[in-house]
Amino acid sequence: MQDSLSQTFSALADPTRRAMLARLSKGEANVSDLAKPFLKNMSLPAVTKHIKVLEKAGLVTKTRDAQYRPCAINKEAFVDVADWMEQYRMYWEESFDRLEAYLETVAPKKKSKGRKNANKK
Amino acid sequence: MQDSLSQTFSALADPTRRAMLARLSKGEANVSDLAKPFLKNMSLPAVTKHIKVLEKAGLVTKTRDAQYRPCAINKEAFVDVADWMEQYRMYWEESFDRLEAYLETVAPKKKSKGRKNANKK
DNA sequence: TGTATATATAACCTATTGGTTAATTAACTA
DNA sequence: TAGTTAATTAACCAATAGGTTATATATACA
Repeated sequence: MQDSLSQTFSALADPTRRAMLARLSKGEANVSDLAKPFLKNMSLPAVTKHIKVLEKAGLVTKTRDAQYRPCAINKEAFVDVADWMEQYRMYWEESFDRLEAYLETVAPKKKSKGRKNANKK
Repeated sequence: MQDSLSQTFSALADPTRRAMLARLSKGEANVSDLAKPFLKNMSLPAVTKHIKVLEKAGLVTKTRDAQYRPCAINKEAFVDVADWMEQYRMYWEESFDRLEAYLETVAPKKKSKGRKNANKK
């Protein structure tokens, strides 16, 4: 069994799965909603498998509503990736400038509230 | 052939390779330096392969110095990952608070300079 | 020149990934 | 109750990933 961060990165290493996440970032969607853009290129069971990979990686949660399976983004795994990325900030600090600008517009001069589990292993 | 972001994520989906990046984030290292912590568990050719994966993913560059091959982190791929992550910021905005604190300490109230190639595809 | 060191390549093996089709389960609906 | 829709499971397959050992290639050095 892989460690959880490896599982997350490997779930992200597929354009179909990233497209599904992009769709989910615009709101909940059930399996056939998620499948729709891909059914020209792949079967429904293939879609089911992709969703299962996202679930196991902690990127997506799936619930039940009658015969439907509404899916949503699960923030946990994103936090893990963002935390890992922190140590390489110096390597993407050009985009850091953009972020800084964003921060100024959205929450000018607000003080940090810290973050729970910031150092969890 | 995979798209470049998929290649990068899949390079990151391995703890050995992430450990190598962590080592490189502390400074240049040649192949045998990078190999050292792993030689109890794997052969040198295995290490060579891991480094090649990191190279192809754009996360590492390798140069020549006599019979040595000094490796260094290559920021390009990190920027791509950070850019991709942007669209999911709302899902990791707890760590965002930490970042905000960091920004205040490192570059208080500095204005953005923007970033080259911010929207490259 | 010959030997040691650093690294890469080749050939091979096994497990995993990403897909398929066919069959199954579950829930709604006429 | 029978049929339809939503989703999953099973069995299979080819390609890729991650490892191995053995061999080859550079470069330095005595």
